Amino acid sequence: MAGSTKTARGAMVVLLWYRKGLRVHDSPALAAACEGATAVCPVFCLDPWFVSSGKVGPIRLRFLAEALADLDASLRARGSRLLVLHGKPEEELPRVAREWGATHIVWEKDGVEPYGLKRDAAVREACAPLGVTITETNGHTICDLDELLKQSKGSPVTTYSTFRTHFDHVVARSPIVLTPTPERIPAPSDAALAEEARGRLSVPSVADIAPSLADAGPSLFPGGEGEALRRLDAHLARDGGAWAGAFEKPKTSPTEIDPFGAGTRSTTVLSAYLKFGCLSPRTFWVRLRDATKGARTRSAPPVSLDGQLLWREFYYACAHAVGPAFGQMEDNPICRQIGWRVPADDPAAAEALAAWRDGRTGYPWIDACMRQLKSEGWMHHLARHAVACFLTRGDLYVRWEEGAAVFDELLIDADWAVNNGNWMWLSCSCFFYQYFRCYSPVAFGRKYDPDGAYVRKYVPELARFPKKYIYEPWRAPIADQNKAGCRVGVDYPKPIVQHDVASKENMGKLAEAYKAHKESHADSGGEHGSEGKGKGTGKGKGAPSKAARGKAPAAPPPDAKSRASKKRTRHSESDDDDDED
DNA sequence: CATTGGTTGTAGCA
DNA sequence: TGCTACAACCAATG
Ligand SMILES: Cc1cc2nc3c(=O)[nH]c(=O)nc-3n(C[C@H](O)[C@H](O)[C@H](O)COP(=O)(O)OP(=O)(O)OC[C@H]3O[C@@H](n4cnc5c(N)ncnc54)[C@H](O)[C@@H]3O)c2cc1C
Repeated sequence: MAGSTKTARGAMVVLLWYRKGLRVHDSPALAAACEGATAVCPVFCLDPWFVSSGKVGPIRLRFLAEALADLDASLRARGSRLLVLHGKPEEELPRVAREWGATHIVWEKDGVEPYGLKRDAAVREACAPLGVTITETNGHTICDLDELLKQSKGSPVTTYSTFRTHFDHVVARSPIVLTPTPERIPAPSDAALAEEARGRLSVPSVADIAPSLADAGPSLFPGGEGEALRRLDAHLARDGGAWAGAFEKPKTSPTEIDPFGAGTRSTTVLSAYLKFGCLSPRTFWVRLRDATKGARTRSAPPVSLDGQLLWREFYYACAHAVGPAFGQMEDNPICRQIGWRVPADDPAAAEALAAWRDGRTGYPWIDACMRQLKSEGWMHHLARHAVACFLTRGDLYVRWEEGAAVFDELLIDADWAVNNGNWMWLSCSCFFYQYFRCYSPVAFGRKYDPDGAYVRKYVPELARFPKKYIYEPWRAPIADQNKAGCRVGVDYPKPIVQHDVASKENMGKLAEAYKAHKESHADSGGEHGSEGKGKGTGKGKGAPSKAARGKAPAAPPPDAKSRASKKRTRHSESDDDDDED
């Protein structure tokens, strides 16, 4: 804040606008706000756009309420407090800036997702006449995303290894340093305190913003940085750091009954804390590094725990480079154009989507995952793989944006860049293209949990099925169904799709779509592009396959919407939202 | 060009 | 529990 403008009286009243970054540890925004300030007014704005629109499910809203209460406590311990505004940011921010005499506004960058991008532009515009100085800081990601964007010359990076070299360059340039937590924070201005005294700025309770959960009992993972840091440290202390050091993501299990318990084979479940910024990714990074220094066996990215943080960074950087189209297939330069079924135009697809969402596909493993999502807001990464594959390329062939929208509502950790990126991955739309590797809605869960304890927990009507049929109850003889007290087709649905048939058919469609992509891509005016089909086989071992090339598998209506296939990508000049910083 | 590597597949068989 | 065939992807690298 050095060299900032001052008011006539020389007072420096700073509005510290919290959006994500709900913490006081390692907070560049908080540090920037405090520097030289005579008053700091920490605000959070409850925007009806996400509070009461139905876009955000109750579990995530509850987490937010808990996180705000915790942040308020952290601020109070340092002589401050959280002031909560109710209304549209582009109305509330300029209002309080004016009424409270703010000379500066500070916030942490949150300009990747379309909501944040538009919101911040609107607030800037609304505040422009006030002449306040607006400062943006990094904080939500390890690197400043604009630095990563520079490193890639404005292009999206779609491979992890390339991303890693860029990341290493940026970190070499600006090392990962933690920002100290201020011991005291200047109190809010008198005008702000006066408004607070009128009872207008109180921190919302769970009952206020997630009324359906008001009496739901304790949360599985309560929001807030206190909880975040406790959980982080507990994970890092497991086996003296050996657990964290040897972490290998693909070897963790999606079927743990208590993924938050001691000795779990699950993952850290820190995602919601990172999403809201209750936990700084840099703090995670640094403490992880320290905790695993002496570890006997150390895994490495992409499977290691620091590798997981890099995946997050990877998707953020890519989404930042692509812009708002990252959340959709159309006009998205990195996304394969595929003729998915669209529920709005296709009643059968709409019904399939609804069954998937409600956890009544007739596949117990899929339904258990979806019911865990609905009831708890979190699923293991591999469970997300299973249900995302099932909805899109594996079985239902519904477009991935529909699944992403459901996740965006129901996940406690829903995070625009990460969510859409992973949906593109699973649907083979970008990043990952081996569509012939397909998850089985029967075999995959069984591999981890042969007894079906996870299914029995989340799909209780199946609880009494014998182990043999727990993943495919429709195959149980009627006598077994009666004995289990659950008749398939009556008490639990029959499968809505036949996996072996559908998955093969879908692979054919993916192959078609890829072919169309390649042709439209090898254009260069040559019209009949390359066509060098030759023995495109090659691949591992050099074992030449037989002449399986016979005929293309089923050729249903070739993907209708091949229209948009724009290629250019840049995005550098148009909207870069960094200012004085 | 050809080759290599890519977080996390499955079924069938030893 | 470990191996291979399956069918045949892509981006990066040289
Ligand atoms: C279809 C699909 C949608 C997803 N949507 C989201 C989402 O909305 N929000 C979200 O945070 N994660 C999402 N993920 C990624 C991943 O599943 C979760 O981050 C992870 O399961 C959270 O559990 P954890 O904190 O125990 O992870 P850990 O394995 O303990 O990893 C630690 C942290 O690394 C980050 N991370 C881990 N895996 C990934 C990944 N694949 N991509 C990006 N970051 C990762 C997360 O911040 C996570 O908290 C999605 C994955 C899929 C397949």
